[in-house]
Amino acid sequence: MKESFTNALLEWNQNGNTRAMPWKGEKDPYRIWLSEIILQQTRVEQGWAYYEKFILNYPTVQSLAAAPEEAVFRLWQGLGYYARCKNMLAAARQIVTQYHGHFPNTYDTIQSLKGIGPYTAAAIASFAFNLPHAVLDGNVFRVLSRYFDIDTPIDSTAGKKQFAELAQELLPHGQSAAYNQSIMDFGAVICKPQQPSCTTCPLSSGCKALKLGLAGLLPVKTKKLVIKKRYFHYLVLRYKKLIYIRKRTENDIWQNLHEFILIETPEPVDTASLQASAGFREIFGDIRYNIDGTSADFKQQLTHQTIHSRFILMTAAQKPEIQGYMAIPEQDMDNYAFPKTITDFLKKGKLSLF
DNA sequence: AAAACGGGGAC
DNA sequence: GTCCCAGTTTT
Repeated sequence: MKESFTNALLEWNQNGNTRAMPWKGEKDPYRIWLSEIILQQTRVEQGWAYYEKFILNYPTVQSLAAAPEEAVFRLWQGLGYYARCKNMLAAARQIVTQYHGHFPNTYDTIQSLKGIGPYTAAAIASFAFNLPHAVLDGNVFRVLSRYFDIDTPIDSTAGKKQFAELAQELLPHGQSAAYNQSIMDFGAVICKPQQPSCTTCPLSSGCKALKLGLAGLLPVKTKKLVIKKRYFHYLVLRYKKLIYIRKRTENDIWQNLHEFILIETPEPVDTASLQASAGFREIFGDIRYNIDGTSADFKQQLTHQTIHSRFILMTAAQKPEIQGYMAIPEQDMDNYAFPKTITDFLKKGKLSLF
């Protein structure tokens, strides 16, 4: 059964798999690594253009390692999970200084790099060096859970162990690169999360879930998601052609991205109440300002929180000092990375101030 | 073991 | 709204 699974999969890859992507078949470990970091928890279509941009701007690990952090973040802007960007740059510098620019070529040394876990290490080890390590990503969990009818929750420790062992057993000798690519393509193109193509699936004859009518119920996940609401009030303060921003450094969303002067409240409040609040007075003290307008509500849905943001446009008569914020020329905004909700405001605010 | 971490597309 | 995507790190 295991052998027929692998054989059928490789057969489909040879004769039925037409999926094309810029990094497919790539042998340069740097490019493979770059694609894998970009694609962590990210759909191929979403990451595609970012991969092209990074290859164009940073064609080698040396060029990436030498890049200023802010420039790399600016290129990553909009892709999400920004710790990946920070870790990617750290790993590039690690490769240059510690490995003299040669990408590590064993599973363990690859995984020791920042931002590389079991999945990414297996992907690089197999694609670049054809080492015998089976990848275990969302596609693999789904395909194996269905084909072998396994209902162990994939977000449990036991599930991860069970699927990892099975995946490794299925790996054909000497063909880890082709096999890993095949199973992920198969999961993305045929054995999809919703409406899998079971009627035309080349592996349908051996699929236990299909036989039992359970394909729609697998894989099993247990964790429940709690979404909390947050209300951000961004004070877009300007003095002449200067504008006040800071880098987010707290243990929170959007770490290392920039933002305007922020007051967060647990509930929505109007501008007048905000001005009267202790948080506002603490920031502004006796600074004299004018309020030029307030934006509409910008809503951003993240995985585990809903952010409501409003932008309050302000100008100061004298140059203010705002604790923790820096005044930068407006035209330098392009050099900094901002969260999506702020780039949306800058683009669609229709306030004609920028 | 559980929580945190973005943004987007499909339904 | 819900699910989930070529997952990893922190708590």
